[in-house]
Amino acid sequence: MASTPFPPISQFSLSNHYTNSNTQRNDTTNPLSLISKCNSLRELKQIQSFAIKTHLQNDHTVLTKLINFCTQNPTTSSMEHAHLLFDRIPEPDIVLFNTMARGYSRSKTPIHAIFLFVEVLNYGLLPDDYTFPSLLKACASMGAKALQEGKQLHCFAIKLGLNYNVYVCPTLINMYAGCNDVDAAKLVFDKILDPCVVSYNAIITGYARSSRPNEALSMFRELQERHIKPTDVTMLSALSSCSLLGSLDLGKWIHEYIKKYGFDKYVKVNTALIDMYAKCGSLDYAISIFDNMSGRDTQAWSAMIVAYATHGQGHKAISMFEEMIKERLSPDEITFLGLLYACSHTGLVDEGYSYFYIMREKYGIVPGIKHYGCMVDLLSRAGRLNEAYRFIDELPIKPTPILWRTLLSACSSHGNLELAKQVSERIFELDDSHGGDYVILSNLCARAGRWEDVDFFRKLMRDRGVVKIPGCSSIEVNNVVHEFFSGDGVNSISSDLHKALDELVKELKMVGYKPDISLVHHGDMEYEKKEITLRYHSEKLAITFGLLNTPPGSTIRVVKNLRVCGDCHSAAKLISLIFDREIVLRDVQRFHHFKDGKCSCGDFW
DNA sequence: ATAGGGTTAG
Repeated sequence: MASTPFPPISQFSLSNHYTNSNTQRNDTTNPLSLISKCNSLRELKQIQSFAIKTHLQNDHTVLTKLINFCTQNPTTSSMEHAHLLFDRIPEPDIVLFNTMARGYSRSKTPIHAIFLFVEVLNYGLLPDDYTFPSLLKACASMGAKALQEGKQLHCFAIKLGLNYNVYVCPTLINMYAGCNDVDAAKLVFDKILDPCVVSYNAIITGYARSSRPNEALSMFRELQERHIKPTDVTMLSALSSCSLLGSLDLGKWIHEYIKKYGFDKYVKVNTALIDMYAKCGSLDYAISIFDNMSGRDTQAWSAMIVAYATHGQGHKAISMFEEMIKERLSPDEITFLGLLYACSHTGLVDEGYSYFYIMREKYGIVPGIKHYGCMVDLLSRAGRLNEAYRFIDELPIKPTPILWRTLLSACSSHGNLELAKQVSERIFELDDSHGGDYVILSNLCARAGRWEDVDFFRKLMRDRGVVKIPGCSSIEVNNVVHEFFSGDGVNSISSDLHKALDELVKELKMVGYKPDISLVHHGDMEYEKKEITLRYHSEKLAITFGLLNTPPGSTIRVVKNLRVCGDCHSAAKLISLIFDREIVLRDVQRFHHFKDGKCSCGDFW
């Protein structure tokens, strides 16, 4: 712990100062000078009681100073306190409103910033260029449900001629992006004549957060072409776009760029590099970044814990956590997310439970929806399906469809059709537009041979107008990304790639590969056709393309948009064995490293 | 006295 620059206020013995020098106030007896030395809310309250004794409790300057302090590092209790003080000011001006709004916009209850705005208008005060950034930021952090308010603020800013203000612009872009409308954000961006780097960062981040990495990177390119100097934040967004794409070559290129322009001195950039290398399939590079960086903070450790977890090394993730605690760093909610994720993907149910417990009891972190999600995953994967069902049902907060979906896919892998039906009802109450749910249900029915149920769910899906997301796998060869969709070529089997895949399947069959046709749910299809549908799954097409177009012995890296299918998983294991190739397959939730006929996930996924 | 852009379970 760093030694505090000043002794804590409690040691000042405030009352003595007051009684000894009530005629003249020197530095230590004036509450104003004490506030600047204040370290915590508790100390602040002591200063406040001191102010009461010196009859300064309603002094405008003292109150504003106190409010300023409370809003610097907003927590729930400090904002509550700020509001109490605020209510004591008879005629607050716009500056004070701005201070309060800024505090709320960074707190857990950003909606209060909007409520304040209503008060501003009731007071007949005019919002200024300092007002809008805080309010827009509040909207951005509330997501899609705040879009209406955000638009109203936008209109207001236009009316006052503040929409092109250099501070307002980026927050407008950020507001639209945060409220899930990145296209509106782009419209705002395009209207700016001379966008600064912060506006560029806002739009690049917006695209990255909307999972549109190509557009994010093209904005990054535009920024370079315009000779605008990027900042460390630009690098973070560019790296997160690479992570989304899973493009290791592009990631390496950006890493070089970062080194060239000296951005590698930022801890956060290094953390983003760890994340990028891990998500692009190179755990080794991620480790080397971590080992070589100085000033590792909680986020850097968390990124490394998540990296080990996604690559199937749960035990290593846990030992990283223990090491981090030894280094006296305090874990945050993301650290625990990584840790719980590690436990669920490694089947460590008891450890998962105990970390979930100490997270609250020892570190005072309130579990969020994502932590609950990890717990559901933990129980579900381990086959404790009914326990998982009860867990979701008894949550203190409203479960999202994603939570139920986690359980649904576990029902699928554990072949529990009855529970799956119950779970699907719970999902459909909340959201019935997700194609994957119907696919899981009809697959389960198909495996149980209940073809009439298969038809039922497929009809339900059609009636509700739900479309299935096609499986898509991509592979990068010589800086070009090749995409393959499931079923590509089922009706026009002619290309060299398909012929190669046909040959490959023959070879695989000789070493014991049996196509798992129960996964194909077309009950009316004859055997031959079923096998062909399965054969042209996107992952098999991409791996075959990799075998043909990369040097022997090199690693094949494939990225898939959905979870890997069981049949492709067993095929990939055999391919790694007979062609002596390492295959790194990233699916929507984790990595599979196929080597010597085995997978790093230990078939637990 | 007040203002902008950043990693996150399935």
